[in-house]
Amino acid sequence: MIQCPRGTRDFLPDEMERRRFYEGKLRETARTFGFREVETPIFEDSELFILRSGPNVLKELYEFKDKGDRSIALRPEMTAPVIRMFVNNMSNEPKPIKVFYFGQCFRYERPQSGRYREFFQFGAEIIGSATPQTDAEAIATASAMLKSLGLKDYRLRIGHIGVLRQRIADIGVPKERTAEVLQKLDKKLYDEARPILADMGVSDADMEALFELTETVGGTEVLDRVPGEAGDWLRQVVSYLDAMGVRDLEIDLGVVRGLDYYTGMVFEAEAPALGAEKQICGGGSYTLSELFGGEKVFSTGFAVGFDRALLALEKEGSSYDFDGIDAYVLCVSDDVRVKAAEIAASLRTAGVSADIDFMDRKMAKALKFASSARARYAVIVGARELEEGCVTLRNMATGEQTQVEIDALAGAIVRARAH
RNA sequence: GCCGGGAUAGGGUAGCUUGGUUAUCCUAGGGGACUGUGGAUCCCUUGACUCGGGUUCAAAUCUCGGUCCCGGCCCCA
Repeated sequence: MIQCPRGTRDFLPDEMERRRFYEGKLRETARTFGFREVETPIFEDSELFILRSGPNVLKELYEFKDKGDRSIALRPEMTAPVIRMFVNNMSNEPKPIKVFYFGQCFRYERPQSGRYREFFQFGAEIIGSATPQTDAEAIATASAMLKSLGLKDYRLRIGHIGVLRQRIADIGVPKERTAEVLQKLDKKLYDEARPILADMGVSDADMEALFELTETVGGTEVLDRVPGEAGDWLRQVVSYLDAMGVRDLEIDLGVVRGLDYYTGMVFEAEAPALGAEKQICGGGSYTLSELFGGEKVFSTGFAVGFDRALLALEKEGSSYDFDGIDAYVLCVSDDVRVKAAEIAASLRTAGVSADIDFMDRKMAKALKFASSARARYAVIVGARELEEGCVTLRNMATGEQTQVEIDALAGAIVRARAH
């Protein structure tokens, strides 16, 4: 037997319906905020991702040569493709450009809970604007998205990469070693950071001041301790967010995010219900366009880890009600099967979702099937009613039955659906 | 890449320590009984030891390796 490749999944109808439902919520929310959907290729020139994230991503990239000897990679994320699209096709559009996307991404990693090799991201980018309000808009959108899913328990943390970068540069860390230091700070591994910093000739006092900055964590009041322009910036972001009703956030200057194209505000959301892979959303402001041959344009974006968000919902016990079909058409006897097919077709034409028994089942079995198909109504076609131009309409939930004229059948079902 | 735990019908499981008839039970799927009414009962039926090698008269069971899943580390664009 052939199973699906490591780290990939099949989505059965129930699961797929649930996913589409939540996907729809996210789309709806993005549109509410004025974003429009885009789609980019599922594979790109490998160079696009290497330019963006450095050659070290290669080891986790699904990369291959195509038959034309081009170096191709399955997309590991969608920000770079979207910015490439912007540089190629949208750079003259009125700013800001607000787009969102939903699609699968691929990373060659070891799968574990909440981590797959094929996974889905829902993201949004605001391109061509660099104001505190831009950042607030992105965060507000992300927050609204998580809420629209019905997610209750999550933490939204906002930081500013500029503050840390500036401080790290000021105390004498060479530029090429910044990432190394940031990585330790991200994990709050101060004991491991100390020898590294000492090695670079950083004084103990500077070190402790740096750690203290990283530890600037808490409610919005801790912003009073954030110095300089970045502090002003974040205070404005927060006040816009407050005005928009987004108040369930924390300030955490230790939010670092992976790579170094982030320039200012950065934020993350995590769901504590998940295990090691609990981050469900991440983003910030950045510039990428200049790497892809465009002019330097500031953007703010984020992506929601769709699979993880759904996993978190599950852990919270949130349930999804499946949507069955409107009607299941079944026959009392074999001589009315053709007529039943005609009735089913007329229902479909009228926009009523209808399924029909074509396994020549007896009534009892057909009703059982209708029940398992979550049909709201069974349309029972029998010779007796047909003589009067009628069928029996059975409400599957209540068992209540009425005789309905065939011409009025679709209307009756549609009206009932409205209630 | 590293450490640990797993894998028995479509789903959930017993059996494994101590190898030994036809691999257990629930559920699901197909058919039937009740012959124009579902989620009830009964009957029939479909369907599994992750794959490959080894030990053995004999392997679901012991052993080695692969694959996949799960928890954690690393990483996480």
